[in-house]
Amino acid sequence: VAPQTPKRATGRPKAARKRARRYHHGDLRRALLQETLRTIQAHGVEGLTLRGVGQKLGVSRTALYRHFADKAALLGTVSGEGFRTLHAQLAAAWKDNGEGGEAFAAMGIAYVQFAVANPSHYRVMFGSGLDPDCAPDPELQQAAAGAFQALVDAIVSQQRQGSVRPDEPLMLARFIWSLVHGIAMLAIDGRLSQGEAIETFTRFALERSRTGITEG
Amino acid sequence: VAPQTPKRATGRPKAARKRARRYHHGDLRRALLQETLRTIQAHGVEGLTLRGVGQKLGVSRTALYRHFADKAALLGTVSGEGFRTLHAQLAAAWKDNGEGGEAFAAMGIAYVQFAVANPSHYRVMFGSGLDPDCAPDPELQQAAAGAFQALVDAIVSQQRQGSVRPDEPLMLARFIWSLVHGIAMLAIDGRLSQGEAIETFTRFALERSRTGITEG
DNA sequence: ACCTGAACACCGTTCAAGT
DNA sequence: ACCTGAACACCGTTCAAGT
Repeated sequence: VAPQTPKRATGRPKAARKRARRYHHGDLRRALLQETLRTIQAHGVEGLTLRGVGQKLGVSRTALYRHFADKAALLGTVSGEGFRTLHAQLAAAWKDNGEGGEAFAAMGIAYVQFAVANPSHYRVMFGSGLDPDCAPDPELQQAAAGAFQALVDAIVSQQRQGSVRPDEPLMLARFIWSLVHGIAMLAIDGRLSQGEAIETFTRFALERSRTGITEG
Repeated sequence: VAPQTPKRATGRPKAARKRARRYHHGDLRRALLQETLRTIQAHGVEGLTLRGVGQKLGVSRTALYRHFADKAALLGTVSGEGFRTLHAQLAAAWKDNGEGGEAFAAMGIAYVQFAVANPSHYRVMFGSGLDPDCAPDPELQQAAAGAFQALVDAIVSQQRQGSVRPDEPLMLARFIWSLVHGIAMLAIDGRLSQGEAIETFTRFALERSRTGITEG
């Protein structure tokens, strides 16, 4: 879909100066999602205001309710897009690095890098902002499951190569997921070392997850 | 300190019926912390309202500002208490299980159990509710550092016993911390298996962290 | 010292009404 | 269909005033 410029009555009398656009434009929904993400990246979830989003877009503060049920639904959609982006980056890291042990490490690095590069987005993706446990939102659930599946597939592939022990793939995937998720969260919260040291640590942690912390 | 009942003017005329207590009681600060924690446990951080806390305690909604600078300071104190409790439970798990490899696993289990038993409290302890990065609050920082130190000490101890490889203890501690924190977060968010299966998985993950996921 | 009550500047959401 | 404007029921926080 080509970007649709709003129809302008160019020959309009000056009396219409107050309101340049009436119905904003053709794709308010996408604009709302973009502005939401931009606001979150800049000021965090707690800095997100529906009124502010509307104002930035030159739209009434209730126009949003034509496209999303409420604030939670808006954030849920943003969250789903995050999981799809993450999924794509994980898949790329796996494919672009030979689909072996090195590629698996690259996936882990890519995971943490996504979180560090988009901390607020990542936080929205993982619960804390959403309601306790109501409205699981199937589409979001599916997007998250898709990203997780990339991890499972990579593990199964390595098991076939004989480089990973033949445990239940789901358990191994959860193990690695917990590790990178923990690193990502602590890194975002500033509880690990700063800046580029994060990648060094992530590499160390992934290496330890391969061979363990035991002596010998 | 014995629980102090508010002084009641028992022979008071009926005209005073409207306001039974004037200055509430002797330790409003502690009562505020308790009520805050109870509210959080019951309804999550987003369900916490300063007005509600005051009302539950039969106190004006601004009385709180005599004891805490603002909502963030209140949550920061609650957070610090959480880290001290967690620290105590980790230390107990280490001491009560022989201070060896088994005790180290018990620490990991205890960590995840604390989070699962007090999900809202644990969430408050880890960032998402607080401001982006302003006001580090030294007392909170110290409480968190204390809990982390228990982990470092246990690792150093095992290195002396020759059961853990002689890497930088700080790096190894961060590795384990990331793992249990990731498990805790995913478990709280309902993204891992439910209920008692959490402990089984945690045990599996800790075992993998010891010996690695590599085949052979 | 400690607490109150009114007031201020915000929120998300609803709903009748406009075009 | 899509958007608006006023209104509702909430927030956290400030501040002069009470005891």
